[in-house]
Amino acid sequence: MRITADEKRATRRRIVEAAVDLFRSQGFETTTTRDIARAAGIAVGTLFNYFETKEALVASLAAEALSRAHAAWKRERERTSLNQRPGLDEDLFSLVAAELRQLRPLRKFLSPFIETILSPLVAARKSAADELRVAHLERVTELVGRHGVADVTPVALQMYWALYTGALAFWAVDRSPRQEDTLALLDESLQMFSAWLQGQTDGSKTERS
Amino acid sequence: MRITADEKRATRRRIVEAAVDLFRSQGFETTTTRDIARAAGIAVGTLFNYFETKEALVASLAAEALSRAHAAWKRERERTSLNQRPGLDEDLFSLVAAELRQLRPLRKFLSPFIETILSPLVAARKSAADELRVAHLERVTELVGRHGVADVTPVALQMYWALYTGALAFWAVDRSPRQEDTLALLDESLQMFSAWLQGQTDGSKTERS
DNA sequence: TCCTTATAATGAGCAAGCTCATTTTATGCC
DNA sequence: GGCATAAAATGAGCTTGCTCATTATAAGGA
Repeated sequence: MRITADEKRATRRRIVEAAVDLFRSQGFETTTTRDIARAAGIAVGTLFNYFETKEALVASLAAEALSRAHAAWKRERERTSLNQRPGLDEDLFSLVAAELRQLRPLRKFLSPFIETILSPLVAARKSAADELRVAHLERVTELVGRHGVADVTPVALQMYWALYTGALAFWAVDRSPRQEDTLALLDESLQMFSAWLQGQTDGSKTERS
Repeated sequence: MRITADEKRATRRRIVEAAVDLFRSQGFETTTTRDIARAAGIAVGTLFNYFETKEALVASLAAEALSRAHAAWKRERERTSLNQRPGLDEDLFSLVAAELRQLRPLRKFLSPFIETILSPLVAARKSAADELRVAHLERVTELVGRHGVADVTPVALQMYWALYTGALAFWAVDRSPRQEDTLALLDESLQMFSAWLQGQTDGSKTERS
């Protein structure tokens, strides 16, 4: 029983590795599911026993990368948060930058994932990508809370998500040598959002008092 | 010769009308190109002589609606702009609201269009949707210029585009009775953007002087 | 009226994502 | 070892977007 479970995990890894290889060398669209199955030494049907769709495969790659990113970010965070007090925008920036660092190797073939899966539409469907979205927004909510904004409205989160996915989409096709253009866009986006959010809260506070 | 041109236009209309009917009654995904061709009384091949892809068909529907919206908005604008002086955010709001009004009948099946065509990724490809994007951004640039912001940076436009598409995506799946939630989101998004943009300009001006 | 030629229409066929009835494999029990 | 059963693997086949070689149509000229 345990042996079988191990084998399943091994097969899964074989699929994932074959997929990454092919996606990196040929891109997402030009790699067929038959290609992946052949490279992994299995039948097409088996591939779809492990991943619901071709895109779900990419989503799972992204999920892995994001989970690594969050671990690294948390570690980094625990080490420095007590001495220095970064602003909300800088805090958010470090989170997203950590994600981009881990997603880097997937950048070339991540476009379809960002397009169809990270789009604000995912909320409507029920997908693995929706979990990624919810997880990220929870992290943001918590982070924002630490900066004194306790009640983030759904509207605010929607706005954040638009800016976040906008930056990701830009990143996916950014041609500047080290993606400085993305970082600039991200920086401005998060500054705008932070300023607005904190202004919002102050405003409503003074209105109420 | 002229007769043929007329017939071509008629065929095109037949396709478009058949497509709208089917999309509205069955949705985008469940309507096949064969269905559309049959309903229009032509062969599949002919359909693809008129529209490059199934999505291009939807894009052309959206383009028509947007063009009507812009005409209406311009008319409305010329009538009122002299007496009242709305803020930049209100001006932008009226533009997007006019678009949404015209897109309304297509809302049910516009999701895939918004997702794949209006996403920030379009800039990379070469598509009809890219023209829509450029046209909209030019309009925004001009509008922003009238409010004293002469040099809108590419970064600023990218941020605007993220918020705009974010609102559109939300709108496509918005379940509130009359899409009030979308209007609220749009309102806040544009207020945030306008405030930031005008703050930007003031800041750099004082820096320079 | 017949021929030429440019243009539009056609639909069999291809490719690729995905399905599912069938077969293979592994485990537990006697 | 032999058998029952649950789970995993399989690949022929379906669907659907799209292509392209072939056919039909219509305008202009002799």
